[in-house]
Amino acid sequence: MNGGPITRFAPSPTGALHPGNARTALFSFLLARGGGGRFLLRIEDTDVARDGEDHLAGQLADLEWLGMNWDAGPGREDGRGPYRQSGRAAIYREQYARLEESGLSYPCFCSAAELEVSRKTQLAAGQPPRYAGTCRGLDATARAARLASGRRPALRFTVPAGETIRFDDLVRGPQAIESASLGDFLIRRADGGAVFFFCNAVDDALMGVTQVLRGDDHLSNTPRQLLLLRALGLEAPRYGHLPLLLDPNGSPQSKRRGSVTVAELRSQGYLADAVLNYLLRLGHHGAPDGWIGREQMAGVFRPDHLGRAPARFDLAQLDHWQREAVRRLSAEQAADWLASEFPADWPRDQRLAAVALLKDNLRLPADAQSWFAVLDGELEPFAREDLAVVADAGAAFFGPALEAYAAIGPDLGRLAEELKRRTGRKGAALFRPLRIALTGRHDGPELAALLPAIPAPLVRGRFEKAAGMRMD
RNA sequence: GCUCCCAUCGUCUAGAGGCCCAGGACACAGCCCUCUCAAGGCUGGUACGAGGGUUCGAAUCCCUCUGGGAGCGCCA
Repeated sequence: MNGGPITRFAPSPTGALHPGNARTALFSFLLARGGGGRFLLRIEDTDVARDGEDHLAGQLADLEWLGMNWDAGPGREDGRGPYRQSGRAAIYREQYARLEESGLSYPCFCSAAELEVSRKTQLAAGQPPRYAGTCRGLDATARAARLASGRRPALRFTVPAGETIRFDDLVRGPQAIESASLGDFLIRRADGGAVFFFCNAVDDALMGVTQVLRGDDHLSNTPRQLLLLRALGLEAPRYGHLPLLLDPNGSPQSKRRGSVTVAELRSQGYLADAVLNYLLRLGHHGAPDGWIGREQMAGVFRPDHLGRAPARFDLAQLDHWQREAVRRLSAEQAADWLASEFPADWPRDQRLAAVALLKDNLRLPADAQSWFAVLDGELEPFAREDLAVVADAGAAFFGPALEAYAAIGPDLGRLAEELKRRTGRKGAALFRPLRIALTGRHDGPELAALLPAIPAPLVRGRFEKAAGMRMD
């Protein structure tokens, strides 16, 4: 295993996958693929209270849907796993032991309440709320005494004093943080559970990850992990911190505010390739204009073309890629895409025919409903201006239309010719009333293709009805 | 509260001192094409958050402010 970058996506299954997470995953995935490396998936399920198997399953499904196939991860073990942190307790124990032996960590007996008081006091004094170091100086007897009183200690990392921690962020550039601004941070809970700072950093190192792309919110935590890894003698990956993805109104994405999830987009019928084309351009530039196929994405992605400013998730832009994606669907693919929308009794060939006809006029599967009704059902009520067009043409137009249709059939060219001859109408004046009477709307596929697709009795019925229409 | 990050059209962005009275894409408007919508072609409007510097010259460098965000958790 040499050469290419090893990247990972490390979600915690505490909720649904949001576009922001998906983008982070995508960039990591493309970074690995583009460099001939490996993409890992690690599940950070250390929060017993909030984690859920259903969330996990949902996120995995979303990732697979987007085509981000992980080289190693849950269900694809490779010897460096397990890839769920809940299964790595023994590994963490070993690392904790090393840290404790080296004297770079110490047991902390402070209770949540005590810490809270300390935090508030510091805040009130205009100080940043950092761990005060209460338990740092405890000697062996003091520790023994507390242990004897039944207190379960957590483990804290000893942050060295007076040091400047430097690292070169893949997207932010050189960073320098004073260790004095860091408090001794927790690395193991009192119940023995591993804490994010610890297991996240340790796992990246142990799994051989070379580049970590993650959210901006981890930027100021990075020095801690660097310190920790150094103390452990493990090699740190390079970090790149992506700006957050915002809701359309500019606020951070959150479940509370009802931010859209990947699962929602999928269930609405957005196509994975559309989402991918959009995500690739959010906070990342240099991709050529126009559609980019999945296979080309890795070649287009450039980590040095990552932006630093937060981007908003804009459905209008997604919709553009969605239309493009739908257009690129074959009839078979489009039929699958619309599978749940078709009238149940339509046979496959009818579905394919309908789809070929309508595809380019659809954005989401739900849009198909009214068109299926046009082909095989009741028209929706006409909009006022549409009704006016039909009423204006009236019986003088639809009477001949009925006769011509009976004589000629669904050949629009000949039908139009005949109608032009008999009514004197031509161009829009001829086609518009026809279209509206037939479909109940003024947009849609070519009439010449539409007409043969509508059963004759329906055509006759619609012409008859149109002949009697009046503005009310 | 303290520390850190960010700031160009409505949106995504290009721009690393003169090539920018700021370019592209999406969206929007108009025109062309056309039976309609879409697609396609053409045209148009709209942006460097504010104020100070530095410089012959600043969207680009510095400072302040404003706005937004993050971190400081026995959450991740």
